[in-house]
Amino acid sequence: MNSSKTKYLISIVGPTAIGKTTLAIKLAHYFNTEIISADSRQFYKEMSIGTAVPSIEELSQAKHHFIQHKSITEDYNVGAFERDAIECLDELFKTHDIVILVGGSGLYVKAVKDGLDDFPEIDSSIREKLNKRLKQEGLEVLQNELKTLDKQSYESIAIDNPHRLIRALEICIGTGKPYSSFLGKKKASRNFKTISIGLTAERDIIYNRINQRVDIMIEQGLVDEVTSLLSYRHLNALNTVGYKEIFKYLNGDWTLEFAISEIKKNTRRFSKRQLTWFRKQEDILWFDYEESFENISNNLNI
RNA sequence: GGUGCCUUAGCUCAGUUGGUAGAGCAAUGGACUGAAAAUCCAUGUGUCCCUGGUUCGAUUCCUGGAGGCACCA
Repeated sequence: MNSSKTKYLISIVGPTAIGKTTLAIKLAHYFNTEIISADSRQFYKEMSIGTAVPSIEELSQAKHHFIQHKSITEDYNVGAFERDAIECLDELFKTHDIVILVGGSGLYVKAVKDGLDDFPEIDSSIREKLNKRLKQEGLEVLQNELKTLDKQSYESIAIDNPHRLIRALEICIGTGKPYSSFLGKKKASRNFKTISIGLTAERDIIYNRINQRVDIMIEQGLVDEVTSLLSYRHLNALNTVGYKEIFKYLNGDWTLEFAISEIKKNTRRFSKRQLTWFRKQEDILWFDYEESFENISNNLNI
């Protein structure tokens, strides 16, 4: 009987430092449910201060999933996250009618909400080779290779973007089939409805909150955290705002003061990209970051 | 007080032999289906300090102010 009832995923998005975690916890309380995190950096257990992962107190107020469940040494990506998150959701919907999704990683939110196409697992050596060739032979050679292997993708993807180009090529090479042939196959059928809430504020306010948050991270010991991860600096998980700048400081390239101002700048730019991504999603109900919880919860129409 | 130099984009500064101006950084807009806190693309936003004068035309030359810096008193 419970299973026939409509299930709702309440998705909370918005720029970094806007207050998504706090709202998610209140909603989880209100609906007596649990939270799925869609934050591509809070997955990693070795990273805490620089990712502004929810505090122990916050975590104790509502059950969170996908917070620090992986190691930075593990390969993890949006495809794996989609599978894990949907599996988790299926489990949660057995006992809950509503689940909360919160996170600032647009692609990861999209993966849960709408689903991505299925791609076979590609051996990581193929990407490594392509990256080496990019360095040695240059972008144009790889662009021409894509033109041969998958003309359609060559014409549609951003071929100036090395990540996009190499992704398309690794699929072509790894599967023997064009990257474009995998796209648009799966219109993911979800057994739940998604209600999307966006939190936002004037740009000045967002930027001030970011600047303050970075100062707090430094006070909390970000430099020590990054120092302890120094030997892992080459890992993708650590190609992250707050970490890459402190690595520069630890390496003697930058003063601490400059590294901090770079973290602030890069976080501001990150928040701008988040806003660009979420702005084009038409189904988001936007609220000011100071909107009362009552007004938000009353507007959900559940 | 005197002398010299400076004042142009948010910042640091170019430049215009007189025809209303451009770099870097910052910023802004955008893209993005397994690297996504990643990666990539695009965009110059301006009382050229103020005031008079010369000139067809002044941000540019000249007068007088204002502010800043340096040196000398």
